[in-house]
Amino acid sequence: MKLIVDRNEDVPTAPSPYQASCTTCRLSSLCLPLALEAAEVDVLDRIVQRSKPLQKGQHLYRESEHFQSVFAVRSGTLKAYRTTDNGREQVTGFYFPGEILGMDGIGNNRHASSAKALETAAVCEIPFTALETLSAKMPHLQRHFFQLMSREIAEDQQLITLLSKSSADARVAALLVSISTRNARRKLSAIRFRLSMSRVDIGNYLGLTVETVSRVFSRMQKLGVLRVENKEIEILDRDALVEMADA
Amino acid sequence: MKLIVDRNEDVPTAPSPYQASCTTCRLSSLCLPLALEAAEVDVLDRIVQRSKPLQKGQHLYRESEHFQSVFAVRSGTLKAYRTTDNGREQVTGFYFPGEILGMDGIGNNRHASSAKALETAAVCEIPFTALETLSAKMPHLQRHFFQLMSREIAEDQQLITLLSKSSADARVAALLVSISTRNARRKLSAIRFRLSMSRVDIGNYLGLTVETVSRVFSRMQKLGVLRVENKEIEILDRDALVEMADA
DNA sequence: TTGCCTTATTGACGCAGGTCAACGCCCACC
DNA sequence: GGTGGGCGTTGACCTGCGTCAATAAGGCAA
Repeated sequence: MKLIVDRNEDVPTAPSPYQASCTTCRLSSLCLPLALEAAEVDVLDRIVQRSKPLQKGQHLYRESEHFQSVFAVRSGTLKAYRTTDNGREQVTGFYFPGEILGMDGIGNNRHASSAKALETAAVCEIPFTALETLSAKMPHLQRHFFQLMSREIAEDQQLITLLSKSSADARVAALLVSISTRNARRKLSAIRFRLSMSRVDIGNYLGLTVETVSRVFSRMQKLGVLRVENKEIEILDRDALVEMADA
Repeated sequence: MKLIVDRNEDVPTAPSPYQASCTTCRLSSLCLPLALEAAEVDVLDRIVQRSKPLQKGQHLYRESEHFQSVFAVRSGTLKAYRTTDNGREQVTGFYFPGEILGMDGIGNNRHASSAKALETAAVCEIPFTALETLSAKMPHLQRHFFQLMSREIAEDQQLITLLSKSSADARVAALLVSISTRNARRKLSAIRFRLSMSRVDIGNYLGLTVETVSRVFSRMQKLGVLRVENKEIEILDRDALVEMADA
């Protein structure tokens, strides 16, 4: 079910040992190349850097580090989080293949959050100044990147809405529906998947304690909405879940 | 204390009856022109549209309307809010003079939220396609707009962090500190100001009920941190307030 | 396999903040 | 300048989720 990362470091002709190009990437329809012509993708391809996969727990970047690049997830999952003044950790997002992270660092040239791999994960690095230069030349790319940032804003607002009033049940339901939808975009099962994040991370993201998350899972299982087996989730009644998500 | 809007509609030589230009605007150091050369500001100026002020309660745009422009606040305050599937309203932000709103609509060409004036407010309209065209030609402008969007993301994440765990006291304190800081940027008093939004709006924004907001104000007053008189706020102990904000 | 450590589940209990209700105070509009 | 309606405050009570604690279940190393 998980994407396989090409680890063959000895291919001599490839521009990078880890992935041939954006052109052949099966995620190109979700990722930055989305709105580009074939020729444009080639140009973009030349600025993208692919490096060796991150191991579980490894950081892609850390809060307040100098910002240089945004990143596209190629495989695996990452979480973004910030540390509050009083030392608490707050998960601000989970990033799946085809999604872009790091855009919160553009604002003042420092990363506003840290990003850590939740499992082995491969990413493409897109140096931002190169992206800017290219954007000025390629209106499609500029527009697309504006759109990506805008959507990040809209999604954050959705999370704000969720955190502001919704019950624990609604929060968990909304997260599951979101993961399910994003899986579908990648042609993966929308009803059966493995949660790459821990209960702690889920709770932290949703503003709940681990115990509450656990109880919600149990309750939903009892109601026949979910089947939960450790990290494996099966959605038995998606309509009910969607219903719960905005309750 | 509030900025005065020029309502003289009979000035014949001005390009718009409401404001001469970005060049003479006293907010230009906070707003879009921030990073631009004088000549560039003139070019920007030509795409900016100024129209008659909004009355209190009037909408600037509504959720899911076709997106065409972003807006800069010239005077007054606006609130942005979205309506959830179950009909609840969620305030996602307050916008003061010099701040840009509407960027959440770029993502899919529809406004992701509604914007309403909390008091008489004047705005500059910046048609987005024109801004895109200009951005491609003016690297400073492109960069600045990327930065503005990125900061919006980072601020939303800060709100997420606040809503996720903080106590009622911390939330209210954080909002007051934020308003105070933004006032200072505009060279207004950081310790004495009038809240343009109602307690309901504050509560909604912070994920609290009106009653709780009211109680927090009373408590802070009793502690000597604030002086509250209806909408007038005086911060008596800013350090204590900052302290409370991340507790 | 065994043992250790991290992660998850479940129960009992307490509390911050929500809910409901009553009341007072602006202020806008006759 | 009186009056009505919205907005804000305060009190009493209730509840959903956090806290604390005990136990179970994986996962990984040796």
